[in-house]
Amino acid sequence: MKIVFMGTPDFALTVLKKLYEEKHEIIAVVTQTDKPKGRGHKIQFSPVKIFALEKNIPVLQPKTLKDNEFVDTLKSLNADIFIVAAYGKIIPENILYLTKYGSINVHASLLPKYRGAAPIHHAIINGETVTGITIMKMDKGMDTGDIILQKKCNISMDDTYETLYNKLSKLGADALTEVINNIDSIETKKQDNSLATYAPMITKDMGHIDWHKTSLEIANLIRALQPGAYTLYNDKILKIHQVENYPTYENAECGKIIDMNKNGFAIKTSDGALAILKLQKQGGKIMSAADYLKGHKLSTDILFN
RNA sequence: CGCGGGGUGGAGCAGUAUGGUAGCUCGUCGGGCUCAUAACCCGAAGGUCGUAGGUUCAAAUCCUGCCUCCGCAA
Repeated sequence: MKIVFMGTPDFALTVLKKLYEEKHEIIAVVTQTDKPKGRGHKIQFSPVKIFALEKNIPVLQPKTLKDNEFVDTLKSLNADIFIVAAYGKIIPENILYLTKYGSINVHASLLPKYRGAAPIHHAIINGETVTGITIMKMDKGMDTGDIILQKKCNISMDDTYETLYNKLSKLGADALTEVINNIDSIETKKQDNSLATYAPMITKDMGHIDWHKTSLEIANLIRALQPGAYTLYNDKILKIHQVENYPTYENAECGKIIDMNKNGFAIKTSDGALAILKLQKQGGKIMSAADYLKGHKLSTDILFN
């Protein structure tokens, strides 16, 4: 079967690799255009592009999918199916149905829950204990297509965005392989739109910790966004990488240090406190709270906000 | 040429505008106190101050290049 793969980041790469290893015929890869990225604004290729170049798979990087010329190119490839995984752009309807089998998407949630750009983040933020991946036939809506196969995955308290991302990308790759290998006998079922929830893109300010929330909510936010959750100390960003519940009956203002010793310190939340285990100041490396305290004087007067 | 912050004994930091004894907290080692200790007291070891040049009587500190770590933005 001739596959055109559309995807961009590591999540897509994991899926693509699996297809490649399973000896599927990948006739082309579509990935986002090269953009200046990272410090210094150097041009960086997407993980998918790097892999494709390595394996001599043709790479297409259209600026827009609405371009007729690009559509013609796609047609001329004569693919049997399009596989889409975290491509990063909405794919126009006229492209979705260009092939015999249409377009199939790998999405990192159990649809219809968490439709949208950041399903993994939001599942953790909301304290879900189970999530999964969905393989679906794409239609014009955002993650609204008919479901072909779903696989569940537990979220443990130790899971962070990164660990869950890795698990789900592997699970997604496996599920997709299963679907492709049985492509002629798949059955689909419609999504129940009344149960749909949305997982919008993560923005910077979502990582700003509100100490007036509960310890659990804050801990979930931290592991969901790691390393993006932060608090302000003297108006400077202090990233919080890892915390641990720190039961207390003390009554103090949320965001204040309620306990401190040479091993670390704990910050008051609405229903208890959180011991800070790993943190990072601007321009600095990640370090343990104990290390941080060796060079920084803290006192219970300090308010994090 | 996107913006910015760092690299100082093993760890985390100060010191750099006004060059001139290398400082703090912790760890390590030795000793003491103690029923005991991660507590306390006394003492010790350990640094070519990222690197290469330059200025100077004298550079962690001023100037220039390079390496390297990190935050923002995208």
